[in-house]
Amino acid sequence: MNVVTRFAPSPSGYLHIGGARTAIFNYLFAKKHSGKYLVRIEDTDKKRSSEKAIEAIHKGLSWLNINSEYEIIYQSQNFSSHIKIAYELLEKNLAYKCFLNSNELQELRLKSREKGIPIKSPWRNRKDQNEDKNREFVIRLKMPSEGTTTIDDIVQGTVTIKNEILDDMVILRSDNTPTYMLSSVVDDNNMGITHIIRGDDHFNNAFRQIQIIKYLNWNIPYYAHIPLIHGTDGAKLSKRHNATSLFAYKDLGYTSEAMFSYLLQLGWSAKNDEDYFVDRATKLFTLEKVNKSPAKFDLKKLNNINSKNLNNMKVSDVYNLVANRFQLQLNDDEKKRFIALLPELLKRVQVYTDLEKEFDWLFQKDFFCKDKNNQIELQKNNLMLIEIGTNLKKCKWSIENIKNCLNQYILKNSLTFKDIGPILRMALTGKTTSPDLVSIIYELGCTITLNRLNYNYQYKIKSK
RNA sequence: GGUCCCUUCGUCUAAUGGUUAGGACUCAGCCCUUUCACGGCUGCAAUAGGGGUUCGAAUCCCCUAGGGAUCACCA
Repeated sequence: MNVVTRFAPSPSGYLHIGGARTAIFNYLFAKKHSGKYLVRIEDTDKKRSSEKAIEAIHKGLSWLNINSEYEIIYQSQNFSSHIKIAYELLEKNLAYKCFLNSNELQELRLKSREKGIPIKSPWRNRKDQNEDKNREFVIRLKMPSEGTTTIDDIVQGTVTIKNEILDDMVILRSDNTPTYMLSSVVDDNNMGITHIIRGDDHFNNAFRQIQIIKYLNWNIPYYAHIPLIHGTDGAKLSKRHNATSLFAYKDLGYTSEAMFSYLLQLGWSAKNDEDYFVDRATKLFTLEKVNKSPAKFDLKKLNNINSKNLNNMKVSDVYNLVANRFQLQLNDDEKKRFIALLPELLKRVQVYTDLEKEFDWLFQKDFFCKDKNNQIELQKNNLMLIEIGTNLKKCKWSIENIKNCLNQYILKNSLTFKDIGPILRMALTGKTTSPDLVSIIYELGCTITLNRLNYNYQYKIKSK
């Protein structure tokens, strides 16, 4: 079987992480079966669609590296074929015109809800459909009212409902535009979609949409309704939860690989041994291993995956990421220094944007410690720093020599590294924590190191 | 409220009738150590509850409880 899947977002906001995950599942399933993965923008509701949102979807998919290699389909461009189908159903008496106005409808809706039954328009069985030429109408599908409908969902299993709960849904609006319920089915058929992989919030829709397919004698696709992502409160992820836009995470400093891996394992796992990045996931992916129950979004786990990913990436790639994000304008020397220390710095952050805290001491030419208390401490130890500086000046610049130089100073003065470490660190980085001092001294270079160690001199210049 | 779905450590999950119910994240402790991290080791912690079926149930069935989704001329 030639598998064809589609990711069909509506461009009414930004790319949601739930949507992103749906896209990932569609992508992986198609790839696994050497099939086609298509993207269709569901812009049937013009009022709620925007160019900006469409752009955001494309950018999001690009970022995750799960773009479709085929042409993007815009649902609104297929309106005429959807409308044609609506009228075809009307002609076959499988749909009907409903002239209910909004007040009547509202009343009907309340009544139906009270009784716990679906909306039944009185127009369903009226014969005078064409008499009110000037009144607005919608076209409703004539749902079967008896029997049952069964869907063998790949993820959710076999589910059967009674047809009597199906409502006569609107397929064509009064302004002659098709609704999602119609468009989606028609497009899926035209596109030859074999597997519909979408959020579980569509499961109820499947029972309604499948009626159109049956009426038209089209092929019934396989369905896979994947569980939703929940917030920590256990409810479907929505605007009231913190960051739900994919790009919010990009901005926070998460890598696309980490997002991909995390989103994927929220509901899917093959062997439960390690994180899945795209190559491995493509080989192992099966819909049968998708869990039925919703998963809560857990930032701590994401942090962990991101951190691992950051440390496994090529250093130059991380550098590019950071340089890009912070618009770093570094000369060759500074770039070399940054790249050399990057692996160590990365062990200390979970998102690469946190590296920003290292920029000041790493690159500032005239860096000196600004913290008042620490300044006093540095001034007190000025002589020690200068002496260490003098010793360093004499040594041939290598990791080994710098290490020996410091050790000799310690030995000579009957000290331990703990006696000089904190002071040195403060003078060189302005911080109480940092990577290994020897490598910092080595990477800063002799000139910069001596400048920073000569604290009083620096301080005087800055205080002027 | 109707309909449908779900329920294994706090979180993500493994275990398709037989395991001391496993792993990962988080957390705690220890080791390593010039600080902070990394890393290594150890620990805390779960089958929602109740009935069946069975020699044997997290796993199959029923009930209860809890949670979720959906009920638009949105998608």
